[in-house]
Amino acid sequence: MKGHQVTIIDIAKKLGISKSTVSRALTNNPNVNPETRKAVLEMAKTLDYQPNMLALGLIKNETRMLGVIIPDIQKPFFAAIVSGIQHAVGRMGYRTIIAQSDESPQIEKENIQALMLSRVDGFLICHTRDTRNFDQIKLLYQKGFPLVSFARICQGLPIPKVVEDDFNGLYTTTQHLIERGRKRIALLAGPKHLQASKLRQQGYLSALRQNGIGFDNELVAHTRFLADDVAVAVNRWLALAEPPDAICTIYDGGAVQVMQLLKSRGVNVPGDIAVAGFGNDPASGLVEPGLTTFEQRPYEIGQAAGKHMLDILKKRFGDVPPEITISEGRLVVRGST
Amino acid sequence: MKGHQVTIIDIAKKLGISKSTVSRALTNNPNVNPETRKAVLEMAKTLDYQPNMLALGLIKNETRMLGVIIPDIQKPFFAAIVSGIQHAVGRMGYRTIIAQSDESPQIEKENIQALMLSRVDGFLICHTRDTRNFDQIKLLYQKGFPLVSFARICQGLPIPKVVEDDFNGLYTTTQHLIERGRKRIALLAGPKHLQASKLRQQGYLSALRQNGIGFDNELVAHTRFLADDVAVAVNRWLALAEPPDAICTIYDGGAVQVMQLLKSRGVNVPGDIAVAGFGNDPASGLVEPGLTTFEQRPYEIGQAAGKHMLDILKKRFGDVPPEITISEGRLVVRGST
DNA sequence: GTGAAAGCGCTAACAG
DNA sequence: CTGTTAGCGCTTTCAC
Repeated sequence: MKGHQVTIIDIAKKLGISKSTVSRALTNNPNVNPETRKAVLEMAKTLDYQPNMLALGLIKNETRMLGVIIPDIQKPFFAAIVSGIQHAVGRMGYRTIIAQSDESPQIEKENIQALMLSRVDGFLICHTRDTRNFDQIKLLYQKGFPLVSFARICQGLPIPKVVEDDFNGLYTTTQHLIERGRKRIALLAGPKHLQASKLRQQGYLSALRQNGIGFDNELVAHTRFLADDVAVAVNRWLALAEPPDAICTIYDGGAVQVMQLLKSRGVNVPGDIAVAGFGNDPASGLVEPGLTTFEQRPYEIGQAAGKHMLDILKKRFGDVPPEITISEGRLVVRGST
Repeated sequence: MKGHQVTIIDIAKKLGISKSTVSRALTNNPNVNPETRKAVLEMAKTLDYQPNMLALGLIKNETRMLGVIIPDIQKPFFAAIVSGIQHAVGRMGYRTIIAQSDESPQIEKENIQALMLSRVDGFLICHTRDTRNFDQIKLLYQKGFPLVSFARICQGLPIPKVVEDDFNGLYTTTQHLIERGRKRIALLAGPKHLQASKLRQQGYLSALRQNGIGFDNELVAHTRFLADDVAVAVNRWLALAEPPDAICTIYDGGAVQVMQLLKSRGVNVPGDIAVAGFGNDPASGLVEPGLTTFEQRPYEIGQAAGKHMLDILKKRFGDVPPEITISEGRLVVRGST
């Protein structure tokens, strides 16, 4: 059982002084006799005094805790982001409470609610793939909570955002495939309403257009990032009269699955069909052939998000421009193309 | 800016009653007029009242926050454990504060210190690979903090522990290699002082002994789980007059590196040398040939740890047997053997 | 320099 | 059933 915790009153009693003086000594208040301070500090050490952050938080109305809302910590992408956030805000003494939504908008909502009650000092949020209703985060905004949105961002709110290099990523990758002589390039996209998916698709379309390649609606498939969706898409494409000679995807996980499916069908990669991904997940370097992919640096995304949060926290009463930070990437060419 | 937060006093004033009554109404205390309660609840909703957990925590001396100390959230193993913990304790309304030590005993110590100040209700701890001094966690124990140790456990403290199937894992794997006709089986181990590494090595030795295979000290290499250590070990083994015909490792990451090194040297896997891992990390299914490995279920380890924590938290004044839970595993045979 | 008192938001006796 | 009082641990006026 957690026994009685040492308080400033204990120190005060032992020293025969008032708790105010102890408080002053402990908080480096100048109005305190050096001798007294010395005695207090010593006694604090002797008694192993630990300040009670709850009491402090109650007074200052802050917890030095930040809420981090993510879909799934087991995805390397989010794990790296979390790591970046922690390292960025940890320097300033902020702790992070991680809450996973498991891609459920409902759980996301509950998590935000719960962390709001816990009085976190701010939120760093990445929405689920299915979040369409942003009332919850708008409520946070109205209440004045410091907010940063990343990866799957909430538009229309004047808050800092950090996103991946969506448009450029697919533009560059598609361009690369075209340079490799591919003519019928399929796209494995994400949910239609997701901004990141939209932008990546635009990058893909833009590259096609610039190279005078006609757009074939048959060659675009929307997924919810689920394995089943990928299988359906690949089957459909392979059954086409004129199947694709390349498949680019907006996420590495999908690309890896595509490669496995093609392999099991006896389709040669990249001989028959080239495959490209997005993200440079750890998996992309392990599969064979290695996956050509547009590298993202999720750790840096996390750091950028963390820094934005610190900015807001610092100048609480100042203006923080709701700038959107795009984390640059680069094409990593491997055997799959 | 976060404006004035609504308190029970605001509700009380609006309704012209005392704050005690409001408190009672809100906490489902039976001693309150149903009509009054209704009015309070309505007003609370109207004003969008949010209870202040800090004030509550101050009184009850609890935060419903748990500290989770891990080396690195970017390792799939730890990410899965964290996920398991969160899902287990989340049901009971506990939140988790994740702190990464980055494998630094010093940072581990600081993290524990910081979370202690934040008054978390308990700790779930996995030490760094280099932690040898357990004073910090012993101090926590003395102070009466609910404690659960997992994966890299702290021995000698009567607290619940959850570990992987260390001995069996390497015993089974080694046995499997012997059945495949391998005679000179090398072992890529971890730091000598790590209990998990010791047990796995014992499993390896036990299998050799039972099959009448002599132990060759040359064939055992200790690493700090670093890539450089692995390279040194592999080089040494390949330079041997009689090189190994199999390499088993106590962690998948090492096995994957071994495979890559062997491949780059033109050594055939499993033709010349078979390779086996431990953990069944996502990577083990992606490399080629697929890595034979002893599956662990880190998510379940996390769940078990979380449940132990809830047990302690529940019967704070009762006895919680410091049982050690071994999360069972099984051999997953793939192409590498 | 130091002590007494008020108060952060809330619950929990204690009186009615 | 409800209001008053005290107090969780601490900081911060306000006196002296």
